[in-house]
Amino acid sequence: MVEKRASRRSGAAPTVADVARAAGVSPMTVSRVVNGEPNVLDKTRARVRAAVDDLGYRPNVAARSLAGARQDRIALLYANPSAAYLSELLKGCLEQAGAKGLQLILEHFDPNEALPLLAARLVSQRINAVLVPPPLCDLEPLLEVIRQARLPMVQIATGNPSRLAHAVTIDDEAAAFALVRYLLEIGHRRIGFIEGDSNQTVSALRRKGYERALAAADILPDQSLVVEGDFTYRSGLAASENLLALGERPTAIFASNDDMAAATVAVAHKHGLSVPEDLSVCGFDDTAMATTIWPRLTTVRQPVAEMARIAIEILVQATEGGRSSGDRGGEHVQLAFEIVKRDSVAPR
Amino acid sequence: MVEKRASRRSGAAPTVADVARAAGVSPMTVSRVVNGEPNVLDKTRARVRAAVDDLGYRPNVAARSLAGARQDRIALLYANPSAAYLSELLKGCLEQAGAKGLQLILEHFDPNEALPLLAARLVSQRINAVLVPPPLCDLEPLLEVIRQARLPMVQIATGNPSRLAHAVTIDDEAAAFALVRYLLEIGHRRIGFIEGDSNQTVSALRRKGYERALAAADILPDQSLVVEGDFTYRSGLAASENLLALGERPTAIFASNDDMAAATVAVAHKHGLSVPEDLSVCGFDDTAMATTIWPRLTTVRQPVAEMARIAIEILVQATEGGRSSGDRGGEHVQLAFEIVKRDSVAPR
DNA sequence: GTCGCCATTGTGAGCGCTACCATGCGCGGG
DNA sequence: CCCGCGCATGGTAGCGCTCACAATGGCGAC
Repeated sequence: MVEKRASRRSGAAPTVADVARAAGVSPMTVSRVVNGEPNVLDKTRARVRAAVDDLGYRPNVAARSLAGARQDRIALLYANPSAAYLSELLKGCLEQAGAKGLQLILEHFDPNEALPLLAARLVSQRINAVLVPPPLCDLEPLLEVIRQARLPMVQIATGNPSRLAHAVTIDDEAAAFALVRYLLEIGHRRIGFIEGDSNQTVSALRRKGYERALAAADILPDQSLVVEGDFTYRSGLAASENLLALGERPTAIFASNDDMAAATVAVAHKHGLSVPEDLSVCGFDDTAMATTIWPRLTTVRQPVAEMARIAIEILVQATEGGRSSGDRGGEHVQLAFEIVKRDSVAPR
Repeated sequence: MVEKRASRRSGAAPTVADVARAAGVSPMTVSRVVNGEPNVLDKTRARVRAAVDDLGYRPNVAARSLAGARQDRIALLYANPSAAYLSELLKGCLEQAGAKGLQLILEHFDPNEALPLLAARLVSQRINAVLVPPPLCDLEPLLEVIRQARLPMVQIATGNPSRLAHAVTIDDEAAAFALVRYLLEIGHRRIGFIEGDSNQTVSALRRKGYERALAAADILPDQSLVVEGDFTYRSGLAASENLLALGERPTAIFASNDDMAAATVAVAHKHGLSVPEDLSVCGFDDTAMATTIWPRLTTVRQPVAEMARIAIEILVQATEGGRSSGDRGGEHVQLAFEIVKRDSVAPR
């Protein structure tokens, strides 16, 4: 009795076998075509493609990752649960992870925590690749520990790509340069700068961009226009107070991130200055803060979701190729930034 | 030649078979225990549990969903990508999803989009349960469409639990009541209120709590102290301008969310008032904004991550029990809120 | 002509898990 | 005393895909 009982397959969902039959080839060939492998005749490839389109075949992620044995569990290390970019980062990660059928694990790491503990957690959770956003991505010892656990990793938005890791960044210096050049173009000459946390490598880059833009416009650097901050709103408050207390006050202030820019707007208002009429303000990152407050901030958009997506892509490659071994790191992708012009900047 | 070539399995990752061997039972029994099915002796169950813990076994999501099991793909519907609570919501979801070995799909839904399209997307993605946070959770037609697709769902933080869905909330009215009572206790008598978006059901509840607290303190309601807002920072700007323009100005302002409270702080500063010395301000939700700005906001903490966790728990139960069928909805869990006292409120 | 080589395609097994039986066992009713 | 029932557990067969390897075929070199 070859009575084939209704198989467990739900209803529709064509499989490789269906496509193979339709195209008159073997399942393996279908697999090859779908995965874009070489060494398939163009004619065959076309036939399979046609069958795929015809049947509306979509590969089953679960089956694929089961068979491919690349059960990727990638960890997203974070220090500050309320970091502004986290939400978008997560969005990008989830999107890509969903598409690739891999699992995303959120892993909190307190910079004061002992490194070996982290390593142990990663191992016991069978993590096999790690995503390291700021500010963690600038902690060399952290990277080293992960490296020792032989896990490939990607630094996201670091200013100083390590040899131990891959990296996805924007060109922070060029972005700052472009933003300041824009301010110069619309007539500003005295431009204040609020620096970021000195522990994060991007801070120095953004400052360098600012300085280079001024130099390019033949404006002499004025140290009183550059004040320290640490990326927090509160530090932005103090910094902009200093800047606005200056005898000859700046007509524009460029803060190294959106939180500090928001603080600058608040301080300006407190001093009876309107933004942007009396003072132009701009930030960096284009986080939610930039569009939450009013006036909405002119800022540099960092494509965080896109960065996450690419980071995961890199990780997949790394685990695939080197089978958890010889991944040496070092791939570095630099994405395009964008100057987003909104309401907090006006021509001088 | 039974020469068994090195299997494709990577290195570690214990499987059901490993656990079964360790516990001296069959893989099937392990599966049963792991999935919490009945009809397993307590003694056996304990033995398996021990083996699981011992080996650090974690089910392989891919294999599970391949095997035709309840391939749990739960969708998180969101409207606004930069909503403040999204980040924490995601955190809670991911944590729980990771633990339960189910897949979280982020699904964007524009309230202007045609409902049938959404339904189609959910089906084609093989979603089998849905999480609906604000503001979507108050769109009855949306809930109806999901219901028709026979998908169980949970409304998160709605003010008006639907019969069609489960719900996880806090008691918004009681929270507002408690916060206002606190303001009254420390001497405030003229307390302004900025209402939330009238399309969201929590708005009315929060207002009711405010009014009830005043009534309980025998304070006559003053309509000029209640102004409309819509949960945006910008609306908070206008609303608090109104409030501070009043002849007899309030000594405290309670905004229905943190963004509007932040706007209120900004406006107060612009008017030369210090917070909290001249004006106390408080918000609602305890989003990142509350601790980003300075002074940090006194607010009502909504345990968003915890809510997400419980919501997923409910969904798992629903899909398990009713096997995508008779889940009638209606479970409603109400969590405790917390008044978080920070720096934006002072005694009168 | 024969060999060997590469490019192309096919074969069989198995990834880890669970659905669907089958089995064994104790027990109460006929 | 045996039947049948219900509970606890085991065995087997896939889920859809891709791996390693085998087979095929065309073509140039000797």
